[in-house]
Amino acid sequence: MTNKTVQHSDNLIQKKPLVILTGPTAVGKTALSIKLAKAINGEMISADSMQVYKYMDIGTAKIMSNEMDGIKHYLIDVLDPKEDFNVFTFQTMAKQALEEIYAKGKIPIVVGGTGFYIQSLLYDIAFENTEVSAYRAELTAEYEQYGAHALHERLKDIDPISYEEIHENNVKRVIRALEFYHDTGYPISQHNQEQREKESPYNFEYFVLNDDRAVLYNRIEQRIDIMVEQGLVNEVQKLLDYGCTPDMVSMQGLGYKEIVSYLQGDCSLEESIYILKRDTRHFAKRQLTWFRREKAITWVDKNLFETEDKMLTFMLENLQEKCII
RNA sequence: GGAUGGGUAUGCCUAGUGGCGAGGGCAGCGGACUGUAAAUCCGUCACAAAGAAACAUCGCAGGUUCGAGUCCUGCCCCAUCCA
Repeated sequence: MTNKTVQHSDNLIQKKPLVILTGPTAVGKTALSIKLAKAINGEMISADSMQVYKYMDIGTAKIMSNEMDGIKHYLIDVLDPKEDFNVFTFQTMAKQALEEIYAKGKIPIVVGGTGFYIQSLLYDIAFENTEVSAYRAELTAEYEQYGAHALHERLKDIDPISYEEIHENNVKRVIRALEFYHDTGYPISQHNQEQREKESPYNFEYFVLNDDRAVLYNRIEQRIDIMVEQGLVNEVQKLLDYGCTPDMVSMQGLGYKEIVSYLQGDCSLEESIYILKRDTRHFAKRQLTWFRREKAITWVDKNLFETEDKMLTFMLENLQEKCII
């Protein structure tokens, strides 16, 4: 038994440490992350698909520099809202940030709610064999002309597994599967299968902060009311004036697309706020679905701890057990 | 007091004008996700159930009819308008 434990630890020591702190939107990741970073001498990598963008502060509930309390944050405010952002870009930038943090002898803390991004970094998923091509535009045109069913049928021969797994209405994923085959010559289902079997190259701890659903939903709604008070509408208007258009990745963020439709006169402000609250609740729910499916996670239920300090203690103990600190 | 419109499933909105075990939407809940992921998509949503046999429900109570959410009568409630 002793033997086993030693071997196990040796193995872990070879891998570099990585701490993840995530959870549904509005649970309170940001505040906790600062305390955690101070406790373990860490630096932050944001795994957030919207906080990367400059000028998008209110709607993304972005951490402000005075709140950072001296902790270095990577991947916040680094892109122009007109630029694209996707998992692969995230992964590339995040790996770069990791190197910098390791070079300083500090511990990286990945904070943010984008589960897919976290996964891409944690398991070092391979993306580099494909590129966004003109072929995608072709497929989109084909969809517009012949419909979802016809497009889906094309998968049948080239990738029967994806044909079964991807619903024909999920046009984005059908297109991606077709595109992947077109670019690489082998089915995306095979690629996914291979990537799924990967073991993480990091000695990691994956914290998912959670709370009672009702409490969470309440906080979401309150937070949105505050965003509106703080000038969310004005922030979105400025982005439109700056030249952002609804088709851009940045403008598909929660709080942006809804307010854009108000500003374009598609609905009243009240309606857009109602929709924003609803969609944000849906989003939180989807995030939780993602985390439940993720292997090797540690749930941190806020309502199980009397104080935030006790919660932090619990987390530190976990990190010690895994020889991360 | 009078006039008009309306009350549809454990939450909200709505279709239905004689064959309804009542259609749709929202919320809620569950799930998928490997280069748009704060995106995209799916499922579920009274009870029961694959039995020609039985047991719900369309504000409440009666009536007409083989059969009523649907037609008739009375009552209750809501909204608007008139006194």
